[in-house]
Amino acid sequence: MSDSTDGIREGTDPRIASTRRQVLDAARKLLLEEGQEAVTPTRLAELTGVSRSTIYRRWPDPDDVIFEAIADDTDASPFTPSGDTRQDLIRYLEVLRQGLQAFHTGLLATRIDRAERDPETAQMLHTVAENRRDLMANLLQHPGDDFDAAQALIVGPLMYQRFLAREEITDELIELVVDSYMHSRDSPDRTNPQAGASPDHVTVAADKGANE
Amino acid sequence: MSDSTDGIREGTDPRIASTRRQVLDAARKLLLEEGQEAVTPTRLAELTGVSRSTIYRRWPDPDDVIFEAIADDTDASPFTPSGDTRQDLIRYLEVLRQGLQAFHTGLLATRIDRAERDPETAQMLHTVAENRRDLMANLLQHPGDDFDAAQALIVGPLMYQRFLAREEITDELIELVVDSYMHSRDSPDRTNPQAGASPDHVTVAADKGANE
DNA sequence: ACTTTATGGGACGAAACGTCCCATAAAGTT
DNA sequence: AACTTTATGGGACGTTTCGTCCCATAAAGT
Repeated sequence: MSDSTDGIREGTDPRIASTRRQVLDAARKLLLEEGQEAVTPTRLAELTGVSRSTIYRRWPDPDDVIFEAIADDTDASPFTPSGDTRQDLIRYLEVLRQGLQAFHTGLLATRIDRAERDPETAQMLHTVAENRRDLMANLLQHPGDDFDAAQALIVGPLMYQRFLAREEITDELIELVVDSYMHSRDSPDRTNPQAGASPDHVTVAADKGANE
Repeated sequence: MSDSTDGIREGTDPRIASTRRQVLDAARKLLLEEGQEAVTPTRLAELTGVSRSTIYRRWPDPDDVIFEAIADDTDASPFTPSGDTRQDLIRYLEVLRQGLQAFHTGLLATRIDRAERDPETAQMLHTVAENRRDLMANLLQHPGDDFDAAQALIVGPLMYQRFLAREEITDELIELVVDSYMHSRDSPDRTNPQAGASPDHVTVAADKGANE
């Protein structure tokens, strides 16, 4: 689906970049505030001042505007591991939390939804996940680890909190996630710990707040 | 936004239920296959045979069709805990995996996306998360646990695998998730020397909000 | 100065939108 | 059974948006 700007000599004419930037910025704004169905050539033209003709010419399939709009943000933040893996992971998740609270997170939700029926978006999402995994693998430095699984264990809970529970990602949750992962990594015996032996060693008045 | 069927006597006239079922089924089909922007009165009329007039009359705001379509599926599967918490959790996640692989999971993605800008959808999602949490809390039976955090730790990784990494949820991942959680729960934080004076490593969130 | 080209503006038919009215058939009522 | 109520179906309508086309123009490259 068109490598950004098909058939147009990129980088030469400044008008091209200008138009592209204006339209994609407006598309992102619309995506965040009103959703995919609001991203239409007519509305983009109204918002940007770019004429409808130009938009149709540059993106013959209006869907491509959305794809390029959500494909653009590249959040590749490098990370230098210190000695303390635990602290590194905490820092990693703090940055992730920041990203999940940032404005463009709504775009991630759009991507998730879109990936369900658009293979290209699915591929994009997969690539993003791989990049993040490599970033984290650099921190872990455990050659034997399954980094994909580790990524699921570490990033998953924050995703859940942000998108499903829709509640704040607290410092406590981050530490809990990291410690939980470190524990399971340091003691790899997964043969039936047979819990329930001493259910009382952690107890603080816990209202489960449930009212049915 | 209209509690399902406003202003219409429910349950009396079978035509009402019939129309509603046909339209919402078609809406779900469209949502899964083509996305929200495809769910339009005209297309619903074409798919169902229900006339366009009827659809406009019953859902004056076409957006309500989508809301009701994604609000309908109630996956409340009861769960009876055995003695073995680990096995219970594994079973719980196996059922969840099945749900995440099922056809209607695309609807969950739609909900996540929609919740970003529709408060009612956000509330619905939040409620779903609470119901799942209570379901799981029933299995854990650890009075001191923060079930919200536990839910994030346990469900989050599967969500990540399904929606972000977009890879298969393996048996190994499920066991890894469960064991990771059980480890962190059964052993007080030993990798956390500087956190100090917090003997109960969970139960911090104190369940704000309770209900609304 | 000259050429190339990305854009702007307007026109066009087709399609979908949202609203309205009225006939009809299916349901409930006596 | 006749009668009443009402949810639906089938249009018509003006409006808006869609996607496509052509041509003039201004900005960029030569």
